[in-house]
Amino acid sequence: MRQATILVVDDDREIVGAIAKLLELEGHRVLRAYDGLEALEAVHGQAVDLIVLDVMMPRMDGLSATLAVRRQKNVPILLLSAKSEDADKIAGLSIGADDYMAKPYNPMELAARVNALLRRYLQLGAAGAQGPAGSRLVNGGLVLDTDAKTLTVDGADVRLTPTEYKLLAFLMSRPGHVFSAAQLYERVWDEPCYNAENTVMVHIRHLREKIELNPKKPKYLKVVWGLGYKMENIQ
Amino acid sequence: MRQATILVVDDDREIVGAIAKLLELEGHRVLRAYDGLEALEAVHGQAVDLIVLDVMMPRMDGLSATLAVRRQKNVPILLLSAKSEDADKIAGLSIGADDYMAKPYNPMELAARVNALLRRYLQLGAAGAQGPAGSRLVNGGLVLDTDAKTLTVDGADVRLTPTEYKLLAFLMSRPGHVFSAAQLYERVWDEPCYNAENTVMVHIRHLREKIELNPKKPKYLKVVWGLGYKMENIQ
DNA sequence: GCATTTCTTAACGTTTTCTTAAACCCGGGC
DNA sequence: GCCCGGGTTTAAGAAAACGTTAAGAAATGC
Repeated sequence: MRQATILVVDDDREIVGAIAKLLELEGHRVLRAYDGLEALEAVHGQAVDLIVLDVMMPRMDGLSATLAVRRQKNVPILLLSAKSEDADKIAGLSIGADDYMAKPYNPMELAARVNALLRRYLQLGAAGAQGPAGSRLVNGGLVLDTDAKTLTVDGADVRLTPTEYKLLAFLMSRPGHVFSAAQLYERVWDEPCYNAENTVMVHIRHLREKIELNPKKPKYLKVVWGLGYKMENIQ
Repeated sequence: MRQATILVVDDDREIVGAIAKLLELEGHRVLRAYDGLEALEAVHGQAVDLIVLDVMMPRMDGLSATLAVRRQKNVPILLLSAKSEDADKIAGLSIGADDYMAKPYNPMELAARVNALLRRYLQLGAAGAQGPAGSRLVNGGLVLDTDAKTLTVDGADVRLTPTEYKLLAFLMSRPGHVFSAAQLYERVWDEPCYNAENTVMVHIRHLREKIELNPKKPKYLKVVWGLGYKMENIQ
């Protein structure tokens, strides 16, 4: 299964840490949040494939968060709760959650359920649903719609080739993070990089040509001398 | 939620009867089978939206049945088992089941989980799942009547073959969204795509022949090179 | 059981995109 | 200011993806 981005939300930082470690071992990328509002923020603008959400949290509880997230995105939600009352499970599943586990949970079962949810969600097209907001990555004037696979730069449509699209989508999903050419090759092409750094650079250049006003002085796609490339995080 | 067809499989006829009654109260249509082989037969012949499957059965057990069904169809599967061992749950979920409940189960929770699975499966676009409300899909000059299964292009009737109809209905239900040939195959044919991309392309071409003024320069059914096809969203 | 329609498969042509390699340029240390 | 290890640019050949056609297989209807 391809790597997925999973948001883990619980007010207990230890629990978040434990679940994060577990899911990272499964090969996923994990984002963390410590209450419902933070979760909502994290979901906004970012590509999240699944949310593991505790029901009991301060500020905004898990059920309210489920409803709020559903209004924006169609991402699968797995609820966690200390309560094993059937009524709670039924309530959670009824308002839009995809699965419900009672604490204490078996970590392996949690991983298995997460994988089962991801399997279906990703395989069914990862975005089959026209979620209210659609799946879009935003950074400065760049808007990448991952449903329609289209890019607009300051509102103007820009045509990308498949490799350019995948490369840009990857960089935009991790703004600010620096990747070496070899890392980019392995993540985007999904095969070991054997002297293919230059290939990546050529695509970087093509991308700059398309998204930068002045490709010589890039505003988005910056080089970090000796280390790699990054998508500059523009508020 | 629209009425769904659910296959309930258990060697204990009483249990099948009880679950069937429960799900019928929820407004679903229920098919019954009493072992894995019967289940396979039922799935083969009919359109099934979800399967509730007992793990312990004669002739062919639930896990084998899960594997066998998955080889043909992509329908969600909820496993039921007398064993509450975590290892069994994990095994079930790993081989392709979507959910797992241990007996004795709370009937209301079973119903809630069934509904949660159906919600996502149907909404993510099980082939041919068209809401009764919007019985016509309109896009530009295309009008697809999902009740009568008829298409008009700029007012003129156009005959579609069954496969063409399903493919077009799927694409029109998500205008603007790009799907790869493999995704289209899996969602329209509802079976794993094994080198069947070309089949999809041929049907795409036939559709273009029927709905496009100039099939070489399609206005509706566009290709996004390297990524897939989409139904262009005409205001 | 036969006739008709529809689907699948495979081969080939066309278009687009990717990769490669070589030349060039720039930043920073000396 | 010169040198060197990157980084950038260019262009052309190779590869991949799509389009088209046709024929045989399968399903359907009579």
